[in-house]
Amino acid sequence: MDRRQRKTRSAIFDAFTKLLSEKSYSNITVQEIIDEADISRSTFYSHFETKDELLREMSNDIFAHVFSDHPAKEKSHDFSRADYDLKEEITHILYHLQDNSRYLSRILSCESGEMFMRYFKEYLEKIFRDELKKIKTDIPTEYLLNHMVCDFAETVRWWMKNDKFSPEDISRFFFSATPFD
Amino acid sequence: MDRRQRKTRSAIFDAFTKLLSEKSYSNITVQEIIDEADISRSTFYSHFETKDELLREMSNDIFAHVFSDHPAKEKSHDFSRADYDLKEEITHILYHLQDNSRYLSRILSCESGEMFMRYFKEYLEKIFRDELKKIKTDIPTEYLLNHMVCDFAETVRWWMKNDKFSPEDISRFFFSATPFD
DNA sequence: TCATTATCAAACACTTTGTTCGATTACAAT
DNA sequence: ATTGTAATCGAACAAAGTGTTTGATAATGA
Repeated sequence: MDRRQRKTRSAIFDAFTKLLSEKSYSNITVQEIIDEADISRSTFYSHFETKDELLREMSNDIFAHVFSDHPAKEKSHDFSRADYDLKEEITHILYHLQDNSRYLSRILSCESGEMFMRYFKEYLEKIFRDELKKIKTDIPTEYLLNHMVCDFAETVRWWMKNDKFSPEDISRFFFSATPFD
Repeated sequence: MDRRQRKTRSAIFDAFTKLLSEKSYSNITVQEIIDEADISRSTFYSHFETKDELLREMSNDIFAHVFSDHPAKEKSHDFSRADYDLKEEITHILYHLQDNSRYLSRILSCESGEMFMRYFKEYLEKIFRDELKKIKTDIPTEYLLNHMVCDFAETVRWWMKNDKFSPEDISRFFFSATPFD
């Protein structure tokens, strides 16, 4: 990738992040991003088609990192110590999220988080779906899945607003308020 | 209130609701609402200052109904049968929500629900905050409160997408996946 | 060195927003 | 039934934002 491209992309990401910390996503205009990044109008549009596209790519960049070394699920079908595995993985993810907290807390704060959360939940669904198969209950699986995903996503969002807790704390909070405990 | 005002207000609400069922909140323009409601531009702005204001008022109208006969919390400080009270109240609210499901399912579906959910959660906080005082735990109260509120709000949202369940079903789902059970 | 290509500035048509105006018409109260 | 009030209308307006196109300039990588 061209050095100029990298610089521009980075300038746009920084500008966007800064703006997200000040106002809600929907109230940010492309014009403001352009001004803040100090680039040309046509340059912005040569990188991203729309503002939504920008958020999507920025989210993917972050999650690609957070979920990068997500352990191969195929191997761990040993249901006996299933619970332990999940807790470990959750804590693991929380550590990665903490690394990105400078970005994340800005993105998730204020009123801007919803779009981002949507992408986040897509990843979480994959993790929780398998886990749910081990639970015996008469509650609909789809309800529980939605419950777990939203629950964890909200926990992270809350964490980013109250960042005085460790990943282990948050993991404990999460599992103590969930039927998986 | 003038009959003309009522008609206009109603036309705007209907138009807005219809549009919300077709596309996301942020992608709906005031112009579209005006066209769909078949009113004059100036008339719209004499009723609502912005699109956000419209959503806020529409949300309040619905919630004023849903939480209308919300039992006086002051009286019921009998902690011994606290759990029973909460379950009763939740089921009660669920019944009211079901009455408004035609509107709600449209508002909450697609990508439009976040704004609405924000107002919803404001109401829910009031209900759950008192309830939480009865719980003994080392988990931060603010975490649990956020957890409960988001949990219930998400449950309702899920319900509106899967409306084949009764209020009693939903109440059971909710309490079976919560530490209040 | 050289071909490539990212950036730039400027201009463009287009949409949306929110306001203002005077004319018209429906309303509620007497 | 009459009358004063006020809601609606339609048209026009400035301001701001969107997304595209242009040709010139300059940085890049090979």
